[in-house]
Amino acid sequence: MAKLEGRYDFRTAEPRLQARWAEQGIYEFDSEHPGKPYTVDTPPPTVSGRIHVGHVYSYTQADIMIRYHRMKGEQIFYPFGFDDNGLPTEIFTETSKGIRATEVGRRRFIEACLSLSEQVEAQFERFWKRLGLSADWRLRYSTIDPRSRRVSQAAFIDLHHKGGAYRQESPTLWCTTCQTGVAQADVEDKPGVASAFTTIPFRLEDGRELRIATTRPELLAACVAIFVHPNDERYRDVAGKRAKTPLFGVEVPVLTDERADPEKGTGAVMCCTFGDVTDVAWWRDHKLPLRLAITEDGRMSERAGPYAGLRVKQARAKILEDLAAAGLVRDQKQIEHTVGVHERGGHDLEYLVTKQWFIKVLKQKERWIEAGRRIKWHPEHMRARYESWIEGLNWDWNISRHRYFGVPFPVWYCRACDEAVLAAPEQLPVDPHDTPPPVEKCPRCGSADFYPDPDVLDTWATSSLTPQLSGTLLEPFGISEEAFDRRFRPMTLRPNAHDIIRTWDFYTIVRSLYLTGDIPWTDVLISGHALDPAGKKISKSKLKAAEDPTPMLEQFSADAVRYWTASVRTGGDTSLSEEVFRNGSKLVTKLWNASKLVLGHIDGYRPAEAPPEGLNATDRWLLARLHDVVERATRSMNEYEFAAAKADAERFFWGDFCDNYLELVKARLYADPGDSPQAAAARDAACCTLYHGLLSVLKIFAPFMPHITEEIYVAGFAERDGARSIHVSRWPMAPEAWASEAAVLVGDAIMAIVDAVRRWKADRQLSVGAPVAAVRVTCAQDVCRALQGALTDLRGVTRAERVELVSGGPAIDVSVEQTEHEPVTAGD
RNA sequence: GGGCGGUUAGCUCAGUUGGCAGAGCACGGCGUUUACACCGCCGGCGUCGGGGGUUCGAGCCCCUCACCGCCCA
Repeated sequence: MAKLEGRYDFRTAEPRLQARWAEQGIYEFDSEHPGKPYTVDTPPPTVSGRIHVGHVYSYTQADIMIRYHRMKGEQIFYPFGFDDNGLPTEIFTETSKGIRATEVGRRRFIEACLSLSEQVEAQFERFWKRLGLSADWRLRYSTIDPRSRRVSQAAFIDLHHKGGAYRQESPTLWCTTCQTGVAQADVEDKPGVASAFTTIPFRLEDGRELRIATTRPELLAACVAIFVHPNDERYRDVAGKRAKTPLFGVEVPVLTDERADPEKGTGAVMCCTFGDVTDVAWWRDHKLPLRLAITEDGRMSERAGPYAGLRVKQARAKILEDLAAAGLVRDQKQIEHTVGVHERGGHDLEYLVTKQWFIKVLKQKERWIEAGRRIKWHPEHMRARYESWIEGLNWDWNISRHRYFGVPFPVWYCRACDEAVLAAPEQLPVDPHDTPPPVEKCPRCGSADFYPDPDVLDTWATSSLTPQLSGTLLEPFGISEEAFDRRFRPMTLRPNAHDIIRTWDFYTIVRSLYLTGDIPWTDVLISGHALDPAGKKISKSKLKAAEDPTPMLEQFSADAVRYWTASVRTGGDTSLSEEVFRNGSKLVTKLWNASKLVLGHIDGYRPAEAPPEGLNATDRWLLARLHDVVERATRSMNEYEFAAAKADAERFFWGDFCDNYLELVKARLYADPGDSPQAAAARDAACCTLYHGLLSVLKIFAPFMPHITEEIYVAGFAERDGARSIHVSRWPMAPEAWASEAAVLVGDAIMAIVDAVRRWKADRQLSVGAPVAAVRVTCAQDVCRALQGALTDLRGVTRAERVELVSGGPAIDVSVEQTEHEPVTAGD
């Protein structure tokens, strides 16, 4: 067994160990593995940018849990994907290559997206390995690869057959900048938007004025009605009458509806097609006409008359001018309100009527919520996010994106009757632009004139299928999709950060229920956000290190950075802290140094079936504490409370094991076993305790700090423990025989003695190594008896010539007698 | 407006089922040739956000208020 020499240099050790893991296939899925399956639905990071500390935080937390389960002997399936399809990648490609999709053309643009994704993915993979993620890199997918396109299109067709998808011309959230429809989940609140809240008069038939207040006067051209609350006394007599819009002079009805808020503005509100969700609801419920005043590119339509062609904001300014000039502004207030914008880039959204594919989600809200309740959320309270999102849904899921780089809809339409023809299974994956439909003639009208669906699927429509994409990855290893479904569904773990509960988690659950009728996984691990040192969002931070985490790894080591990720309770946000990185580095060093000492002494120790006879009070105390720590850490890890497990292990290791046990046991270790059989037996007992103590603690730390623990394990334990890597060794067991409250009580007495002597020396400004003549201990009789066996340890740690034990009361009392002779100084 | 999380030592955070307030960092003092100065030992440091209640006993349970963050409307 090799001993540890010199210092630990993570800069050379970490890459070396990572290469070793790869060579030995330590993390590879083993189809023969007899353990219970633990399957991971790994988040495929979007390649639309860089890796930042938020990724490090979230992915490491998941990796910690996966490593734990691997050590529990479970069969780990840990693939890795990249989400490269869709709008995010398009925007990334446009900005980083300086091209516009609309200018270079569909085909060239797709090629540019693909090549850029490939580069970024290679870079990402290197980073994840550098961080020490224990994924099986043979199991890699991208959401745009042919397999994913096939899975995504097949799932769409399946959904269509089951009636879960429909195509309809209806009001849709529309991003006028990206020029595509979006889903409710793609909308983000933008607070504090300054607006003018203007009161303008409509003219009633009898000549009276009916005033309404609006922030969007440009929508006057789209006005189809005015609403007042049915109980609003002020407007009792105008309900049912008709009013003319100012400037446009169009007659609209005055209607009543509970949703008109008497408190807001004048209490009368104009309904336009469309200014907001309420307009859409009113339009539907009251069967109002459609007057669209805004076009797909965010300009005013012909209907807006003199304002046609102007951008929405220009039109707003112009119309306000014209109203003022015509004396039609009755009141105006500057207000700040919250506006829904497109999450990507914060662009303005409008409501347009276009033909889109939708996935039905509104009618089955209870079903989604009930499924969420069958899943274990870690932490539990994150389920509330999921449920409140579902409760607030107003739209079915729009999955049509009027863009280029994505999975095409496997659909053609009949030009004559608009019938949709879906691709045949053997055609998949298919691009309907390149391939004709599977039928010669339209099944409805017999026409032979088809055109392909021009849109691509929402990115989420594919990434919500990651459990299915995962299911195809083992085909090269002899496990078919069907076999995967049989053996590994539902999957075990979905890890992700809390910001995508409403998208990724929700959508995946919906798709899984449609496809399989069951939940996609049994456990969800939600991580918080990494914030900059000031507690701000990384995206809003100016800190460079926050954007690029590589320098952190170079400065502090991957283990130290991983240590940081386990410093906050599960699900909590945390700020970037050099202090915590430093603590991680220190722990790495401490593990190395303590192991150097221990391995230097336990070379000849062979782990035995039965515990050795000669354990003394100190050993039994350490083992009893170890038992408790292993048990607590195991319980915490089972509950996904990894930070608690790490903190317990750390306290035990640094305090009990290093500061106290190692100091107590040195006298026995350095004693010559040849002196006496007793000395030899006492030394063996110490070695046995050290072996189990250090090995167990290393194993608990292994998921957190995989490099340093592996380095020590391989050098000192692999052979005796019987595994080639600590990461495939067995999680520590704590034999019940080690548990002992009595041993802990005796240990407390030992600590009280050690503390008393240390304090005595500190008070006299003496070194801890200063010799003393005698330490006299009075304590309860049974403790006294137990301490007899630990006299060597006590003499060693206190440097006392003799330690006297006296039976007395239950309270422990320690007195120290100074040496009679002055310490011999050099030169005397 | 509704919901969730947080508010504990100067800072970052732990505090299991209610039982004399914890850790690390920072601070003060001391210590060093045999694991470790990325160290060891000793020490000071807190009306546990405010108020009320339940209890022999509340950081923990209940009510209420305040502030911070997030989610949703």
